Amino acid sequence: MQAQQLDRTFAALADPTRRAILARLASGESSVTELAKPFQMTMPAITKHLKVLEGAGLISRGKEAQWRPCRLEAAPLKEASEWVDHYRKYWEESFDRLDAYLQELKEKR
Amino acid sequence: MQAQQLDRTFAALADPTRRAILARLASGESSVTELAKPFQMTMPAITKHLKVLEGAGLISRGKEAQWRPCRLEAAPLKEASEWVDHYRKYWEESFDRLDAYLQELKEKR
DNA sequence: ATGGTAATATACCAATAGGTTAAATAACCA
DNA sequence: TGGTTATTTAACCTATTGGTATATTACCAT
Repeated sequence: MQAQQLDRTFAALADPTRRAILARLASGESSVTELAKPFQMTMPAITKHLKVLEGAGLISRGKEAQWRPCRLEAAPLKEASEWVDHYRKYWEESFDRLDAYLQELKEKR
Repeated sequence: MQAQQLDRTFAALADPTRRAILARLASGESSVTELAKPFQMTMPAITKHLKVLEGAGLISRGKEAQWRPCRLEAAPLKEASEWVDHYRKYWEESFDRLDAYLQELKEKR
């Protein structure tokens, strides 16, 4: 099913380095070396993160001379968004409750 | 910041058992034993999943005689949703490209 | 050919995740 | 008091994760 796809997507998003890489790619293609620059991390570590992202379908790789540029592939995020969105009413509810509580406090004063 | 919160939220969502537990809790509070029923898994395993969910703030626990009921807490999903939503335009773009491509195919026939 | 640059592969390590069994705790019931 | 039910803790296991250092591959330029 797409359950495994969600597994991979959410797991990929659970790491701040990987989220930052996606953010960077939102402003355009990038080489691995460029992507690595903001991080205090060796290249192989970045390569591994890229594999995780690629495995989740969140990036794709190109080939250009000795560079293998990365590009954002946002499609899996759509599924993730849809999954999360099923719960929208629940978090809106809880903010309603919070609102009500704050209102109540205000009236007491 | 909330980066760690996102780490925990996404990591919690990366497991199908935990997503199923949240889905179950969407229809109301539940005891641990009830939650465990659909799974081929021992109770301690479920307890661990619940700890992960609780650590991410996705559930809260009550106390009622010998039961410790779980309740959905959707607030962290709001942040997750907002994070993902930054990429909405990218997946919509790629569907636009797909649409264009399918349109092109159709015209060729 | 040789050397520099980009990236990956390989081998290793420590910490974490996800599961188990068995024992412990806690609250009810009789 | 003792027994039953609900849940957690503890100890353990294996696989995965996230990182390292080092070696290797691939391409380009001279």
